[in-house]
Amino acid sequence: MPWPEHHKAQTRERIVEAASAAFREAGISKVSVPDLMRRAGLTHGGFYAHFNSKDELLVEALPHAMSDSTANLDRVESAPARDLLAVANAYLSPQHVSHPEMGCPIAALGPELTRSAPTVRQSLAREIRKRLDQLLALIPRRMTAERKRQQAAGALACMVGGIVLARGMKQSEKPAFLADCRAFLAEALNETNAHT
Amino acid sequence: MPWPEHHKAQTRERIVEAASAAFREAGISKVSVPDLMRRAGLTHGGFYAHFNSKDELLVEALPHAMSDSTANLDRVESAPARDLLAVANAYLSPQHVSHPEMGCPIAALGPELTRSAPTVRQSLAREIRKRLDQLLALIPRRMTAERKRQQAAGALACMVGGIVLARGMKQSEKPAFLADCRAFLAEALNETNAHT
DNA sequence: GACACAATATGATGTTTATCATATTCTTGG
DNA sequence: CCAAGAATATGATAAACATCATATTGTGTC
Repeated sequence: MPWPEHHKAQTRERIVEAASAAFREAGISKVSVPDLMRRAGLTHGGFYAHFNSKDELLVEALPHAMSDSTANLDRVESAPARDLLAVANAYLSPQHVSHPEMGCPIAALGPELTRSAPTVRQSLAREIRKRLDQLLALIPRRMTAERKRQQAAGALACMVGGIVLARGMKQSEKPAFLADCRAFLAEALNETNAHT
Repeated sequence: MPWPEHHKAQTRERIVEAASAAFREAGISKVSVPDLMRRAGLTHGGFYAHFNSKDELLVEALPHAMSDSTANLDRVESAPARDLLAVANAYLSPQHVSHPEMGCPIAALGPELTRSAPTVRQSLAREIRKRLDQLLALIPRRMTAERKRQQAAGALACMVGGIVLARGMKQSEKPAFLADCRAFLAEALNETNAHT
């Protein structure tokens, strides 16, 4: 083996990292393989020594983006994920809106991923399920399983939709809208709410 | 005028209609001008007699898609928009998930529109504001303006995010997730909730 | 320090794209 | 039914794209 042990694996990782950010920033179809390789400090031809296709890269880049995103959101809260509302508040932040390249790939790429190859769609479905289960685990035990499911689903939907919408709004309207989404969730997730 | 009065305007409208559906179904970047014109029953070259660019078409196709979507959602409920919860329930339906080409363009194209030309982004911002105001108008007067804003924002976010997420999930998990989102909103929008 | 070969770079191919220039067709007023 | 001109179609162009074939470079081993 005339090369350092994990050299190729590291290069591959570098490509995945570049892709993970570039896709979230510019959209999958707007990032060409040459673009990508340039961002990773390489040239276009070498790509296919690492991946059989752009779709195969996507299947790896999506989970990477997802982990990156949750790591970055934890950093905003400076503590890893106390409760569901804390996670939602960090997610629905102006920083998240203005930095898609570090943020949630579902909010940045959801619809485009949905229309991608079957393997990519499967990866997306896995990641959504995982995120939903993560949120579920943050909800107090004393609630019924049904109610917990509803809160996790509703909160995640509100989070993703909130970012998608805020990114589409006039700059001046974004902060108030985000604050409204956070306030909505704060009340909806409040345990003192009346039950049925 | 050797041609029927509104012939050209009608053809233009046909292109906008084809675009409005095709974009929502396949994504903006995956629909080429030749594709588009074929779907409108024309050939590619004539496009630029109607629009100066694909972006200019987008600026028209987006409001068209938005009106089409709300019209279709009213049809699901068979009555035009009673209250916010009724609208949300129609929006968060399995039919909406499985028919993006007739559904909300924000859910189908939001992120891609956000990354489009400035004129397109402005059109998107306008449409979001309009939708938010429509929902706002459905909320009972007796609430404070602040609370109304929060409910409209939270509900719309939950609606858009709910569709984006459901479309990305495994087929078998979609209906339950949508039901959870609806139940979440039913409770969050319930006026009997405790205040603050 | 030369060899073997893995890791990357260069260069090429065929397709698809938006857009434009030119040709053709169709409709109505005469 | 003919002619004018608007409305569409045909054809062309240049750029960008994913992918592949081939050349080059860099590394540890002897």
